[in-house]
Amino acid sequence: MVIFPDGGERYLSTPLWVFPEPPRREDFRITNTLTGKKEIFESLEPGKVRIYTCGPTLNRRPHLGLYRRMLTADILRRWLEARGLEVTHVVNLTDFDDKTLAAAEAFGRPLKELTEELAREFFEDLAFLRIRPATHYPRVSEHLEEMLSLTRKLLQKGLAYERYSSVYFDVSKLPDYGRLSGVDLASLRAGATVDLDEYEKDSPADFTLFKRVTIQELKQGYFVDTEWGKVRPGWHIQCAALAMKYLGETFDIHTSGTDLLFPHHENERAIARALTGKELCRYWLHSALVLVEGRKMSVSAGNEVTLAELRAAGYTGREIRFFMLRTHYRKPLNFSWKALSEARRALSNLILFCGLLKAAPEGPSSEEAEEALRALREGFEAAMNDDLNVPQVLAELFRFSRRWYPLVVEKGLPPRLKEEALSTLEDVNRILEVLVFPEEARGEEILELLSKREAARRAGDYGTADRLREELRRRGFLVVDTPRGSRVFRLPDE
RNA sequence: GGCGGCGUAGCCAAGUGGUAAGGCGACGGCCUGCAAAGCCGUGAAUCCGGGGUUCGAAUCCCCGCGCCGCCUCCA
Repeated sequence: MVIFPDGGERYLSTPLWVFPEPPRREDFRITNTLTGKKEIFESLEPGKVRIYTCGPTLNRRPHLGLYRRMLTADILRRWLEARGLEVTHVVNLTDFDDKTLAAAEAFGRPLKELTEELAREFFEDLAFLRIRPATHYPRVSEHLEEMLSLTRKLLQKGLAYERYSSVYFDVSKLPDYGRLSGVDLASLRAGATVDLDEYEKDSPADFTLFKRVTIQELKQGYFVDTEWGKVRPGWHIQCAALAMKYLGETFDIHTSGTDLLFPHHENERAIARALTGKELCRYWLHSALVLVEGRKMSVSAGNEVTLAELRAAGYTGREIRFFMLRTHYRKPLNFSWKALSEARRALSNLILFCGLLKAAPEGPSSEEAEEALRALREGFEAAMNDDLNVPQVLAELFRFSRRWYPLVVEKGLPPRLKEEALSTLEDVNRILEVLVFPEEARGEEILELLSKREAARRAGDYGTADRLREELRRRGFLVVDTPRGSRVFRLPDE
């Protein structure tokens, strides 16, 4: 007999036979934009996952906004891999569109030369942020045939039409157009941002698959010769074609930013649905924007912050990664120098803890320590499984370091336990990639400086002691005075 | 005007029905020769506001307010 505090009425307010499956800790759940719900992730093919991410347009060096998107995909991918799945990840490079052409024109450089330079810089930035390279980085300019072939199919099916040498997608043929972005075509303000008189589309909602080139572009030879005329692919067909070519008609996860949801993703999906009748992917994952003082970081707002700037200010890739990871991917991330420097501070405390742990003395076992480690392991897994809740993982790390601090600087711990803790932290770091485990200095020269400092301290010559500490610092070594004596750690290089 | 998102301490931020994690900073104390790191203590009568549902709401519903994004060949 069970007595409910409220007499049990609340249990009757819902149908008795419907028991929603409680989320299991081992299930990986992500928020799917298509359904608007947090769903349990299941891959289409056992043991394998196929992911597509909208990459950069190679007209200028990207700012933090793009890299946040890439970082979210990186975390997703690392977590899937940690769960034992084999990931194929495709990121497109837009090297042939209005923006890239405009940039080439503005700099007076050949298109290919400019875009390849920017691609190299993009890869450098990714490496700097420790973002794993994708499996494929297909370039738009190298897949024009695929885009043409999809467009021809759409024309054959009567889902696209030609007007004055441009080809448009006919949105009216697709009953559930707007489902992904929640946009209702009837209520859109057609012409709010575009002068309709310039275009020959049947409906303002229709979008370009291939557009006829301008005289300028014609002269420079930037076009494809087709049965419709000299044309260039539109934005949406590019991603749709690349995704389907490398990942198949339906793949697992499409990741990108919320700013691209409409019309871009809606249109990508529309193209795929029109061609195959199937969904382009099972899950759509959207990361929120990067803001600066409450505004979207963008070139047009003139408030963009590039990695090059942060680098010049002395920030490392890990620090920037950590800064961005402090905000859940679905929440807007407000950039500020103050927040960035606070992040740096918090991270360096965590890293120092890692060094102290590594150098921790041997000591007795402790149930309390075992418990704290277990809590870290379980908390980490539960948080990651809950829609990639990285900020929660960071909280677990801080909690753990606080609980273990007395052990690593004073009481000591059994070698086995230390190994387990290091291995757990490495597991966490395989996803976050923000920690380092500073080595205790071994070099003779360094140890000599340390013992000189010790001697000076014993002699009461604090001026010399402090100078030596500063000297070590300049050489990249940090002196930490613990209850068990002074230790010197080599700080991470970058 | 439409659609979507966000609003939690000085700042950053987790928490989506069970009585407000964590980080940075500040202040007081401990430790230290001094720092750094760490430890102890001090912080949200309360989660933008107002109603409602509930035994119970930051969490659900309704009405507002503020900010942000998107609104069709810009990415």
